[in-house]
Amino acid sequence: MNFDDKIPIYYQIKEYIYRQIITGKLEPGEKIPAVRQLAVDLTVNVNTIQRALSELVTEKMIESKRGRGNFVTEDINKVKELKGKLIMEQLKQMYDSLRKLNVSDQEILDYVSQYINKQERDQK
Amino acid sequence: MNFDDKIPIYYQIKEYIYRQIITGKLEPGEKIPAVRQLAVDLTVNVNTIQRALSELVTEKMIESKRGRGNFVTEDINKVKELKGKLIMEQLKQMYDSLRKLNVSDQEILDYVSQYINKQERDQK
DNA sequence: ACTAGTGTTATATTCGTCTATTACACTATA
DNA sequence: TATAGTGTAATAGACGAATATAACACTAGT
Repeated sequence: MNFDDKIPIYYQIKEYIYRQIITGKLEPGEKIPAVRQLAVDLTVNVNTIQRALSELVTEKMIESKRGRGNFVTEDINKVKELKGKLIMEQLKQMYDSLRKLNVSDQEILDYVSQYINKQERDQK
Repeated sequence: MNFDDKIPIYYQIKEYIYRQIITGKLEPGEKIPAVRQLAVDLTVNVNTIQRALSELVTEKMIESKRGRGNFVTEDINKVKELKGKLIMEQLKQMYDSLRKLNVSDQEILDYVSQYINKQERDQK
């Protein structure tokens, strides 16, 4: 994993797990890799993994079963809500940042449209 | 100022100054408020201001004149480049984040369009 | 009952950020 | 030339994040 050194690692791991759940790489009820395994995979300390997971437990995105493992919530609505929330956060951040740079609504839309066209061109 | 506790304050101050320059609140060649004044205004320590400004000096976005103050670069192209760079960073971050959530290019465009329409409605 | 696999907790250490404080260096001007 | 205003630098302390390491608690399967 490529971590941004401006943001706490445990927080970025949280977002990583969010993505796994939202994209279905981890399905509802599925067992999450063991904390020691995650620590190896992400090359961080077990305590750092634990810090991330414990917050996910608090949010009830995962359930922790001592001796057995951590499991993704069965609550499908919760997953959908999370996805919507994360999308909105991204939109808001982009929008607010550009507005603070005096970019108009129309310009923002144009920039995004151009950016996406470029991505599609570069893809092939 | 409202600082995000997940990101170093000195870094957020850097971005704050960027915005002042880009939006023309600080014009090319203009003197930046004194470090002690900035410290009071932003309610942070002088050293934290200094940390931000010293990076801006390294990037040649500002020029420091001992005993006189800090001054915005006269290089207008540099300012324009900075604005473009910051805009691109925002677009990229939003785009990459949503793509990681399996949101398609078309959906991204729709979301942004809807979001902007909502902002315009809420504005009045 | 043992053991391997799992989550949980705790300690000590290092590191970066931020603060408070003090001191020093330079400039402009009264 | 004295002084107020400016940037610069250094110290010591507090704090959170992350690490290495160890120990503890529970579960499932042999």
